Amino acid sequence: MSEGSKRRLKLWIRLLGVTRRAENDLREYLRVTHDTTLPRFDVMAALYRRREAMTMSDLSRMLLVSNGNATVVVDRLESDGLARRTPSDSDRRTVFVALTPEGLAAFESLAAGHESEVARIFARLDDGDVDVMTEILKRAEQG
Amino acid sequence: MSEGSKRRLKLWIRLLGVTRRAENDLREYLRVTHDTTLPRFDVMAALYRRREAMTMSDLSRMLLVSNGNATVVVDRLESDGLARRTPSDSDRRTVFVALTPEGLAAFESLAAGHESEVARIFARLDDGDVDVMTEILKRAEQG
DNA sequence: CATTTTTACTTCAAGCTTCAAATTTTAAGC
DNA sequence: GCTTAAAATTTGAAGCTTGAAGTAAAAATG
Repeated sequence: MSEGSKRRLKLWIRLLGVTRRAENDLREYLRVTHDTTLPRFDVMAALYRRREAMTMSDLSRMLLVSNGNATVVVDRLESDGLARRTPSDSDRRTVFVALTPEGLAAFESLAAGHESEVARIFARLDDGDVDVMTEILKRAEQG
Repeated sequence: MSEGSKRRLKLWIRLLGVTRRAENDLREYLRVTHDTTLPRFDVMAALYRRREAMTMSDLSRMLLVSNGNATVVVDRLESDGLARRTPSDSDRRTVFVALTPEGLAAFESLAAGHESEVARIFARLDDGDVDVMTEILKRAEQG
């Protein structure tokens, strides 16, 4: 194996570690302070962003999870009154998902705390680090 | 919310995206080419690294997963003959886990492919990017 | 010592996640 | 039009994951 691949493997291991730690922190934060879960937060965040015209496929593509997964998380949010499904008029295969007013309010009350928790998690990076890393990640993403 | 926290949130979103994409790629790779899963690979990799004297607690701490999780993944590896548990002599609460010779061989046949898959995933980063990002992640990891 | 607290691990229930299969609908190629 | 292929979703089985509760053993406390 080449030198380069070893360095990339080390990068990957660190990347995974930092991400898992952050996810664990955020999971804990959401559980303790808002009695909710990370997957639910992620779905709500996606629905909040694209406020309308979000299909199930859009959702799972955006979150990088399977269709089946999106289905059950939305099922639960729906049964809690936080999300709502609406069939499309033009394509009867398609289902739109959106937050209900309750879901919207719930997400807004979560979002600020989530953001400051993220800030806390990455507090030991200075602003330069943050920008450099964001740029590198952008470069890694494009495919 | 401060400017800094918004930038850190953007960083986090990108970080999560890149990590998920990589995980999905690796999961697919392991499934298609070796008929195994990411959690099993992660456990085997941890056991391979610390070749001996690895307890269940060490394992879950190392992988940043819960104790209950480590238990079931090791259960399955054990029932497939790839891992083995050994009670400690000095502390009867403690259980050591290790790869069997079969597990060792299985991991070695996985590792090279995994490494080149990781290299492929991060191929669009040049060596400078890789080193800079590794350094920043080290800093983020905290002490 | 006896008691309490901490530590290591397992078990359990609930929720998450994937993949594959099934359903329904639309689009494309004859 | 008819047939086949492709797309959007849901369902179901199996595996993953967590947090909490349970068991047992070791360490700390008085």
